Amino acid sequence: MKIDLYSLNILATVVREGSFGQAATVLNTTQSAVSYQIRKLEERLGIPLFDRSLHRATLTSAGEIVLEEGRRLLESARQIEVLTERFADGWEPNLKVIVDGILPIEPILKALKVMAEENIPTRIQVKVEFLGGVQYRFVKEHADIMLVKDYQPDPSLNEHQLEEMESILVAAREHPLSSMKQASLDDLHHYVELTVHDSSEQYVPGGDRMMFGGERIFYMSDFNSKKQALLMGLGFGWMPSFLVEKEMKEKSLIEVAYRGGSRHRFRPSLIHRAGNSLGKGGRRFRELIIGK
Amino acid sequence: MKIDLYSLNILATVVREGSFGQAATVLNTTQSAVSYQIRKLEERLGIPLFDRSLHRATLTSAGEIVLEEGRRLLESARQIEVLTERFADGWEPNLKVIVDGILPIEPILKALKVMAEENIPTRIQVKVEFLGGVQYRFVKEHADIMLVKDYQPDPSLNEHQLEEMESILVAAREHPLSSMKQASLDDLHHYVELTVHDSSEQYVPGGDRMMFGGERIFYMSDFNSKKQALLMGLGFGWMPSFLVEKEMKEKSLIEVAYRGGSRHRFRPSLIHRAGNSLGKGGRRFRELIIGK
DNA sequence: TCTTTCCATCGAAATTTTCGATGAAGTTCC
DNA sequence: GGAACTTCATCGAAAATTTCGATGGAAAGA
Repeated sequence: MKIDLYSLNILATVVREGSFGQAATVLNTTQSAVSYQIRKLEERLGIPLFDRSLHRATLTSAGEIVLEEGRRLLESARQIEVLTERFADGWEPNLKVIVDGILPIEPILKALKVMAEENIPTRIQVKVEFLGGVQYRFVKEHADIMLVKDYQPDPSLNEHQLEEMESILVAAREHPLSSMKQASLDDLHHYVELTVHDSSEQYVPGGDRMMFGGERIFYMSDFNSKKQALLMGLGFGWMPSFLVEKEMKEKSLIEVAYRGGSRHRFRPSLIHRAGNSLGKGGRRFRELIIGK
Repeated sequence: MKIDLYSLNILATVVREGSFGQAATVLNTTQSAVSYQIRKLEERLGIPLFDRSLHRATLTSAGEIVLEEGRRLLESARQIEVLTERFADGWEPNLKVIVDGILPIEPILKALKVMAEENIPTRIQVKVEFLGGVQYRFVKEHADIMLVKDYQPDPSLNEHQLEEMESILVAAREHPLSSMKQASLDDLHHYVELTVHDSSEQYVPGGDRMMFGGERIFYMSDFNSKKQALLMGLGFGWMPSFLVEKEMKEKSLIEVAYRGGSRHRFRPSLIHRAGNSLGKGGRRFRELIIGK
């Protein structure tokens, strides 16, 4: 490595200040040290950077190029320093968040936007999962935070409940269940149930307590596809209320009059490991999500 | 400056080789020197880069970011080194060429293309000038090469003649001069003469030996504008033959039957300072222009 | 001409880095 | 379970690099 940032910085200072001596003053060193560093850089590169035949040393054209490129290099190096300063200051380099796809994504995007505006150095990774897949991934990938509807309580996890949400059991207007006054579990079993599938690799017994245990189940990849399938009359299923408000008002989706209850209120939670595991980035994200 | 390329390179080698010891072998040094450099880098940055609690040191997440950014930095530094190696090898950083606008630009563009393909590190600057302005700029801006129709001979300049060209005295078909069987100098003086103007700041007496000294002269900025003006019938003037071939064949421009001669053959030259003033870039350019 | 500024250079001093050895902790293999 | 091996930290001594402070020559300015 012929180039080093130290002498490049001296080169830049010499040119900025106009003379070796003035650069030495600015750099709190002596003129001979500056001279030594410049000479050494020239020797390593094998080309003169300054023309000494004049009274004041002036850059050669090669020197100009080296200076120009060197300044770029110094600027990049300073940016790395800024980054590491913030890491040293408690901003973690990475923050991994797993989100249950049943939750509205908008507040999360808003939080990310705020954090981007605040110039936060943390790289935030958000992954959307479903049902048991959320916690499964949280554990498997050592994520920092999960936003989840249901989870296996664990004393090593810190929980903060978010605002209450509601799921509604719906079907398309044309679907037979929509016209029933009263639907029994048996009635439900006659039709296809739509649900989303998670990506936990293991089988979790009783993983989704909202499912009815019928024989014909279609698994969709997310709630938007599930809504499309519901609208097509493919079957019935639970949907978060905020996703079907419009369709219910238009009566393209109808609440199923299930005896066991067609509404289900729940409070999603923001979970992270207890103790001081979150860095500044994680804490800021938490703060933005739980609303202070 | 907390960061230095030397320790960054060691960091990258440690990660690539998998251990401090192996990195030391590759870098031809000892394990303790590697350990020392990594520790010092960590101290300066104020954050640990490796997690030593495991058997083998593994990168922390901050370490990963520093490594990633550090690699980029090292890559840039190496590029500067490559550049300076080529400067040291005789490729000059800059090459300034002044070209007379009367010459066809195509061979020059071809030469530039070849040199770009050859990955030549020299930054080439081409400026187009006219008449006396070419040499004026060559001197004033310390250009390396000029391609010129006429110039003031000078023993310190090296000349190489290029292929002969021809200028033709033309006017538009509708122009009165076009229908004359024989035109005298007096006849010419009745009409507007079109010429291009150079940007030499001084008045050069008798600068353009091709002008007829009439009273009404229009100065255009280049030969394309001049051709436009000729086609519009604004006046008469000299044009390099390669620029008016098509128009003369179509008879939209007609050769003026001037008694003193309506054709003028000349050999443009490639000029540079005598001796060893040209670097490899300049010599390659010369070679490409004069055709070996 | 005298003074000042600019830069190179030199030996001595200071600082940084490497070396080589040692030791602790973890891993592998038998 | 224990011997052999690998990995990394650490230490004092040695080596290498860098800085210091002084000196001198060359050019510019007064």
